Amino acid sequence: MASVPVVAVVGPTASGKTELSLALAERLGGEIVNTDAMQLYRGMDIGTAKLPPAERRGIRHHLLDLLSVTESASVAEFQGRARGVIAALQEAGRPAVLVGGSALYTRAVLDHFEFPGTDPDVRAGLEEELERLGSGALHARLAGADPEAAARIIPANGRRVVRALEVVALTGRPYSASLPRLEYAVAGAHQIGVRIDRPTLDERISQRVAAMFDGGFVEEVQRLLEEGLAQGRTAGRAIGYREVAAHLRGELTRDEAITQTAAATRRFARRQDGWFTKDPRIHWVDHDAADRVERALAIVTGD
RNA sequence: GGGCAGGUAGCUCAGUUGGUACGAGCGUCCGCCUGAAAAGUGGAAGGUCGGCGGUUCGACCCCGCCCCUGCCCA
Repeated sequence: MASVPVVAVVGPTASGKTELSLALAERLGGEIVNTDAMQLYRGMDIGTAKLPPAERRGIRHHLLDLLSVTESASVAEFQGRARGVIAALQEAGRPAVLVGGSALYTRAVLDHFEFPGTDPDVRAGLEEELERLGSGALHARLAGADPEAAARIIPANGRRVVRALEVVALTGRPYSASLPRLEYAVAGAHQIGVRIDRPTLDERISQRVAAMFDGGFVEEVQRLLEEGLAQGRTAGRAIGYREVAAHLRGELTRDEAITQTAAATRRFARRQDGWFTKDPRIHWVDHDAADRVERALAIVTGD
């Protein structure tokens, strides 16, 4: 018996994923599961282009608004929650439609990702050392403890060096330091990629950013700053939010904040492309194809 | 019409008493990525040094003329 489909709609930001995912959920009788790291935060609505409840067409959306801006999102925790939601939906015979631009999050849910544990104290100690000694010194230590991982991690990348040392310290085993194979761990998985050319995408990004600022983005950030956004290690660094915060501090003009937000978003879109385009399992559909919903459905149900 | 400053990578600018442009930041392109991932990080491609002549063994740097930009004087 065929398993209940789990469809992930992927692609760069502003490509039109949301619209396609709604149509798919409607046609499949499924529910939406967010896979966007920043939409996990309560109050981060305008700047993350979170779909307002009124526009959700009555379709249930999972995994939105789970964290306060002072908390840190975590792929491993997200993986657990998302798999829980998907399992429950499958149990009920309802398809899950995953949407979001966080490629790592999507893969962590769909593929064979196993996250070694973490420990706040060990982590804090290593980060303090990173600050004090520099990534080169820590990398040298890693070379002694786990030569393989050290060979795969560039010394300048302090973040990865710290995590590798943490894993070795916690598990006593080497850190793999590389992504797992592109193999689904979830039954019934499919990925639909929304394809869009760069000039068009760049134009859409400009328009979206301008619309955000016209739509009260600055006020949203102002409100979140009062809730501690600047202290949020993850949320505080979100594209747009950091630029607007700088604007509110008087470091950027409003126009500079807009320009820089759009530029950062373009850069982000390029990085997203890198993840998606090299995953051969993704079935691509043009963002403006009139029959894109039918095509996507054919991929999911068809054969 | 005259004077001054400037015209060097797609953009903003460094730079050499004349000896193959050490360029930098941003952008672009390509890559890496497992508990912060809208984060973090590596690399590459880009320059007839405004144009034309001259001086010189040799000029982006010197001379002349011209073009362009900005400012000042008239």
